[in-house]
Amino acid sequence: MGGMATAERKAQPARVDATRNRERIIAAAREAFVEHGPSVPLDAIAHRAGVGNATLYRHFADRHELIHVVASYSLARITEQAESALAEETDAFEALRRFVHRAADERVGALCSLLYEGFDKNDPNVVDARLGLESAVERLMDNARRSGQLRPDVGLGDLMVAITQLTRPPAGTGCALIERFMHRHLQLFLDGLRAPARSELSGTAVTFEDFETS
Amino acid sequence: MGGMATAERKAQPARVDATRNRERIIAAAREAFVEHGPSVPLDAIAHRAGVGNATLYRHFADRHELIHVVASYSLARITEQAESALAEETDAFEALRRFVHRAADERVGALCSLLYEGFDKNDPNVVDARLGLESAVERLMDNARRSGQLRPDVGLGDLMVAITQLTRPPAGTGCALIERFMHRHLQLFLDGLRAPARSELSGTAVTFEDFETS
DNA sequence: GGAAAACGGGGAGAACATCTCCGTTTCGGA
DNA sequence: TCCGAAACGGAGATGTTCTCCCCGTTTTCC
Repeated sequence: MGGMATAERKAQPARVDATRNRERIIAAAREAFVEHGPSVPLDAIAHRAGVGNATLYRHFADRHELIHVVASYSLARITEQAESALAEETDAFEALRRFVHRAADERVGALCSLLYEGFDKNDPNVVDARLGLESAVERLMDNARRSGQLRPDVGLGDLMVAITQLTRPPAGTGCALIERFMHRHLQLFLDGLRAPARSELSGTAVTFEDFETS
Repeated sequence: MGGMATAERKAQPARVDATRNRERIIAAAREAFVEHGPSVPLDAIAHRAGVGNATLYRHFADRHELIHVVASYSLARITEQAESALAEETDAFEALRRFVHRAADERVGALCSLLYEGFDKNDPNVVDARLGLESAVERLMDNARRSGQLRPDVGLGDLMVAITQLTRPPAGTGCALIERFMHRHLQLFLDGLRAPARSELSGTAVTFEDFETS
């Protein structure tokens, strides 16, 4: 559906105010989802974007579609972050560290809650994007592991879940507070990831599939 | 209000099925809040407790009161955990470690979301309980810091927020998954807390007030 | 064995979110 | 500058969900 909408949009060069409003709505939706979760009233999103609710419905058929677009955007941007960290950093652990903090800035944690609410995990585009992210982060971790800087008993899932958890807006508050703590806590967590391990971990390394197949 | 209810309850020795149902409702509410957040339908809680919704309303005037009771219970239990760790463990960092994992088992993270939804922070009982917890955890951290096992650049709030974040049910899933990761992640975080510090942290140590006064 | 208390299910009432209608405004080309 | 087409915004109909109460039935305890 996203593809179709884009195609239509290109066929008819669309008015500038229409495309601007579309962007505004997506941005507002991202913020609103981050702050109030995936079931924030669509009217609130429209209001935050400074448009009428009818405009929102004109651009997106329903909440489902809006979530899909917002989530896809974010997924793509985080993957970019992982790949640029891979390409540009020379030190393996520094690359990992950079990715973690950048991903946090994208508010992965908050947006992850979109995944459950009618988000089509089997959409080919989404699957591709997810595999791309998986592979990039796996490479980041492999590099760090091989260079002896990352403890060997942690997996991809350990890192991803921890990032999402630590970057979520705390409890019922807005997102203002977490900004102050997020990077401190991620840094502490990263320090715990460094080799040599300072303790033994319970359970086994968590892979991506572990929480995809839930 | 909680005090009054208890007083009434003692004045009239109450039937055993009534008190049993009350306990059941509290337990069910705790689980439901953990899994679905503070606005889970009260009917769902009643159903989970195996009672009719009328029974729930007979015991608790409204959602507000139920939340209050559940939160107070949990706060008290976590404080107990902190104090028993202080009293029983000889190694300072081990005491801290034990407290962190026990607090996680109490599902602090999930229940923290109750705090915002009409929870009376100024109720004298609550204030006392909170101060008790604060003081106990502060002592745990002081001991560990003095023994040279805890890095000096972290504060009470850093620890408390990280615990709540890492022990929350991830995104929109039930609570089943997190059980597997929680303790691993807490352990990794604790490893990051150990002295000597492996990196420099941004910002300043977070105190309790920092996020109480939001 | 009986009165008092507690229980459960069903349903009225209110609140909220979604999505549409239609008169008005804005854009972009001639 | 002017006009047609497209987009806009607000208000409201519709449907759903949660809250809370009523009342007939069951359970407890003296």
